Amino acid sequence: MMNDSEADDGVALALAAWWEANARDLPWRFGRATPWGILVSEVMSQQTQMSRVVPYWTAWMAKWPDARALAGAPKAEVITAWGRLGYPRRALRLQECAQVVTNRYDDELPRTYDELVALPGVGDYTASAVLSFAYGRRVAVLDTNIRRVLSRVFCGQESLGGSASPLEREMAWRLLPEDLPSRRVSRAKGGVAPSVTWNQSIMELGALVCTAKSPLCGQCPLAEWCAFFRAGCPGLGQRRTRPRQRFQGTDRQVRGLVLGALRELPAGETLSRERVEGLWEDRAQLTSCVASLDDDGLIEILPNGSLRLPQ
DNA sequence: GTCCCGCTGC
DNA sequence: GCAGCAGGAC
Repeated sequence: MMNDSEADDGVALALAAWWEANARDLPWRFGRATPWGILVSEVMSQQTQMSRVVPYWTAWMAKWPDARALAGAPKAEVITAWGRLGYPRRALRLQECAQVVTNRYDDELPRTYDELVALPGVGDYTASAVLSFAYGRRVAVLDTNIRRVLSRVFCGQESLGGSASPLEREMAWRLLPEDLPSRRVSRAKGGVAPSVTWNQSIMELGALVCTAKSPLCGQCPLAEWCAFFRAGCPGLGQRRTRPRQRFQGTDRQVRGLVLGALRELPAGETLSRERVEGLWEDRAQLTSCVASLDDDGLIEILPNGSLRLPQ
């Protein structure tokens, strides 16, 4: 009979082997990106699939390789370059973040959780991910993938809705592999600390194998330890949260229409009031959405009622 | 808890 | 069609 510690070691070893063979070759992985580049990849990946992020990240980093470059870019260009990634407020937060990093930290991303999480657009997940993936620090990273995998493997149930509970955080920290003695770290594969590989592999497993609706348990390296699999996957895919708001007809759709029209315009041109009004039938909703885009700093409303991207 | 985008997979 | 996605701000 294995004790918990031996079982955990087995899980970590199986995961690391699976990672070596199956990790996607994303351009910000394997030491090819700066800490700033890694932060950009994390922000772009918030609520957005990695496969969609790759071309945007590559073009973005070619155009603005560091925080200082992004900090000085025209807002309109930043919004345009964000393209169809979605949640365009992330683009503005990222530029604000770049400005703070440039002005307050002399273009060098800070290395503590408190400083990182205080940056615009950086919350608990992104701060932890940067500490782990960019700086190799031993920190628990909790995103939707990791929460789902840990809950299934070690609790035998689907992770529940809402934000991460103290219990989940405690579990994530407890499972995190210890650092090797410093002298041996550099000899490990790629010089990557075990906790970093752990975080990356669990996340990747959640994205590729232990997916929300149809997990591929047949090819899962953790199946022999998985309490969820052993229990017959009770409540598989059970909704964690209340049904999401529909997209059709929502403010999100209308905002997307307006911003999309502005992005299509030649640089510096404005969208006339008439063309704005042609974008959506419901005048009241349209007006409200234009106002909210203005509040967010994503557009500017000119005195004659036409719109443009912020200068 | 609610609101934010756009795309992919089923 | 519709859920779900490397969340964060409010």
